Amino acid sequence: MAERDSAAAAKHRLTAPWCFSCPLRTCADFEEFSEAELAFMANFKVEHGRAWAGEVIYQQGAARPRLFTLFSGWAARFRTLHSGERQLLAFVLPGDFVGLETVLAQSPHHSIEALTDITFCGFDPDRLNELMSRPDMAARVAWYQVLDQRHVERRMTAIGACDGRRAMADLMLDLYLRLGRRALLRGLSFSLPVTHQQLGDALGLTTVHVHRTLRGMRQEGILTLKDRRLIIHDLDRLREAACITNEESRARPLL
Amino acid sequence: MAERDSAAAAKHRLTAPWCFSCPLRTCADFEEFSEAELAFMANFKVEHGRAWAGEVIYQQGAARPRLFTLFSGWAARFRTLHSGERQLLAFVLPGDFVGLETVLAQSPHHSIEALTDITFCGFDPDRLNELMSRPDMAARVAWYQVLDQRHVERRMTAIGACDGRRAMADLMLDLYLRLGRRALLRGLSFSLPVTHQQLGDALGLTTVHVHRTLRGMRQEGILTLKDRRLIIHDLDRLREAACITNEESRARPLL
DNA sequence: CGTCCCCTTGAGCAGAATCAAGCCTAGTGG
DNA sequence: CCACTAGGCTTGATTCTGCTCAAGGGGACG
Repeated sequence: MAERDSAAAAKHRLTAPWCFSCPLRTCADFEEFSEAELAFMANFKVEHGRAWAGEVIYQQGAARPRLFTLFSGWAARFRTLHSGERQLLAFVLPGDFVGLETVLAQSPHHSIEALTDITFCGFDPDRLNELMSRPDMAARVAWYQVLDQRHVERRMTAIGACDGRRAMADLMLDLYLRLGRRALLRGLSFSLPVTHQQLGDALGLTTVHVHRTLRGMRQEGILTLKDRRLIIHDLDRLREAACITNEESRARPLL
Repeated sequence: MAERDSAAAAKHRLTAPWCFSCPLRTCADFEEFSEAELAFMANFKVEHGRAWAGEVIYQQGAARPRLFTLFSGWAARFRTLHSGERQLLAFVLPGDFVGLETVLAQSPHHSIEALTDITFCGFDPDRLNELMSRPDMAARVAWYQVLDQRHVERRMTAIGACDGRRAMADLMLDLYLRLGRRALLRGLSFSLPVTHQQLGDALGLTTVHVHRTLRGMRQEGILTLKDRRLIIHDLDRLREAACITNEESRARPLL
């Protein structure tokens, strides 16, 4: 129930080898790993990096490959159009694995930016083929990719087939469920370190409309977003307002 | 330049083993396969199936796994909400590989429907692990997944960050480029066997607005959609109107 | 020949964008 | 310690994109 904080992150950085003791592994959301698999991942890991809020980890079109699992904090994956518009593709939460595209393609089609100060487990991009040579790990990567794709398709459906209110409700419910599976909730409330601008970029709305939508839901007694923290007052009504309610069943891999 | 037609499909069905002679492999778009890889895929294949326009190949939430590469015709991948709205996630074109999710997850998060009569190479879902045990094939699957995800994210960006006109232009350009890489164009024109309703579901617009958007672009001399066929009059202006212009560089795998 | 589906068009309406301005808070520098 | 600034939130007024409702036309098929 307690939120992961910088103290936990600091503790983690002093423990070696990290992968074995990674506190994220204790979350029910993640698949079990065998000793051998853990040993492999520990060896695959090359850094425990950190970045500050606002920092761009890698950029759409840039060359340098980068492969990591977010350990603490929030990040965002987004695309920028030449005309200046920006579409936020996904919020990256602790436990999310990012950057496969940067290794397999010459250059990624999206950028990643830290929304808060973050720490992450960096892997060696040059050794990805070793990872993919192990059938067990290749299967995990494939499953992870399927989950990731599902998630993007869920968000796309919310944007394309629903109005702003429903899309907003769906995003909030989505975040609530994802954070819950990672034990990052405090009851019905969680830290949402995101500006209205960024929410708008995620939903295809303007900041003005994001505000009005949130105000509407607050007045209806569904939820409140205040001081970078979301409080859900009525989970049932939120579920009702969202366009998608069913969730994942199988655990996801933690790489 | 010539379009693939039912005659080619019929001829293909009589040739054995199919995979070696698959006419799709001649397209520049697809990665080279070694003899050994081809032999493996030929063995992996279990049927050369067909379905009629309107048929649902598999359904969101259904259990039966299904793994195939579309050989001829068009299909669509979509999600349906309980409230009835439908979001078209992608148009499936010849050469596209579909159904990994149906094998890895208990049930898929989307449905697939044939938009025209189609034929496809069906693979044995129970033997997917054999495929993933081969590092070469696992890498191809991962690369394919990355491309697929990119594609969905491109469409999502068009829907979320652009107005109807730009989203429409982007979709048409996208189809033009994808079909071109598979040699399914006739100059600046191609078969687009899709209703306004389906275009609307893909773009998050109503049929009425799809029509007005297309009429606008016709009057501007950019393109004409008539009798299930799209004719591009001015590719440069279409590119200008679309939100994304850069394309894939590396070849995609054909499974 | 009727029916169904799809395309087409018009009129009116609503959700969301734009424009513009005021407020609050945190951070900066004098 | 206070003045100044900048970024983000809040609100109102106005405009416009895209939706809803409604109706007519054309082609395919039984």
